[in-house]
Amino acid sequence: MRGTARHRDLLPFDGKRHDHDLCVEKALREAERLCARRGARLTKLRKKVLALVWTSHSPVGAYDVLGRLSQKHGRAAPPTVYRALEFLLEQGLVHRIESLNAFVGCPEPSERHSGQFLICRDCGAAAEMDDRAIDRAISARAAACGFAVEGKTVEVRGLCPACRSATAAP
Amino acid sequence: MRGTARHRDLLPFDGKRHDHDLCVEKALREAERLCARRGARLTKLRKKVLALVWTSHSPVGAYDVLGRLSQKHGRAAPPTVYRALEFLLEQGLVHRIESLNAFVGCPEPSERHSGQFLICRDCGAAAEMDDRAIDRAISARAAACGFAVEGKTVEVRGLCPACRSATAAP
DNA sequence: TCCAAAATGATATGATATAACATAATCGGC
DNA sequence: GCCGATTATGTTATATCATATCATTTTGGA
Repeated sequence: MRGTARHRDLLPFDGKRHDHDLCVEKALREAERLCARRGARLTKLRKKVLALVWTSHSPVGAYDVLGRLSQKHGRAAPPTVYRALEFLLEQGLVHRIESLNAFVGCPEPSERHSGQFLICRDCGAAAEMDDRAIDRAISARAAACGFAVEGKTVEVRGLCPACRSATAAP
Repeated sequence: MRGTARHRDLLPFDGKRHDHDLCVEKALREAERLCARRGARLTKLRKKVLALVWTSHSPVGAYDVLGRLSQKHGRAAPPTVYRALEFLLEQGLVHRIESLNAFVGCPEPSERHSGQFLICRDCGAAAEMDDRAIDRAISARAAACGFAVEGKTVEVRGLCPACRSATAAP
């Protein structure tokens, strides 16, 4: 097993050894496909913002996106970015990481979900889990409390496998 | 069952029918006890801030606390409140609600935990679940990913039982 | 072609949070 | 009690995150 990826979800935690251009391409292609199917308008601006969010697997702040956008696109103001992000959130193409006030691309946007994340405090990468057992446990408890669930936030902070190794054996 | 509280956790969702002064008293007493035992200094200021967070079961923003504090205490600046909140967080006396950038008192501070919340979008109340099944499901998945967990955020948005009833039958 | 709706631009401001340094309160050893 | 070290609080300034509002442009459909 050594040296091989044991988990699909851990791609963001591979220490940037994967070809990230493929991630970006796939995400943009999938976004086009979904928006076309839904009749949602993935404009040039929105696509640029999506690409910028996908710069890496680390959640990125709105103002970071803004800074990068201003280079490629000419000066832009905060609402420009927030509106694009709002659209992308509605379409499930990105998720918001509440504990970081930041945004990250969704690797599986075709099926709507709330997003569950492992977030490495060292490398900053966030990996989506979307674990059904976690989801069920939360839903079950909420139902038992008579609470009508509308959205779930699950964010786990810690150290990813790559950074654990790096830290343990310096 | 009608008209009776079926769940201890749902006290925040009882439509404010409970005697909230008792909640505040209990929280302050428990805070004193724990800090004394731990050798942590629950100063007057920190106690005031804790009491202000406990104003209700709705998470409260740091600047709301600041506003209220400035009345009782004389003018105060943001760092005053943030530092007090930081202390209270460290002692587990309050939790931070990431999705609201707000703080809420912990009803069971004696045992350290990360906090799992049901948050009503209508009345604003937040109830702590601290469900072991949820906790285990998250830990299990993280472990399977080789991820070393340091902290968990679980926040569920939706409608509490009281507000569901109110909304369903207006 | 023209209208209505949607998207973007632009300006201002609100809301949340922390850095940096000064002053004051507290605790332990004497 | 006094004093030095540590911890807590005060104060000013500023960084960071987010939205309200209104103007202009683009788009899609009658």
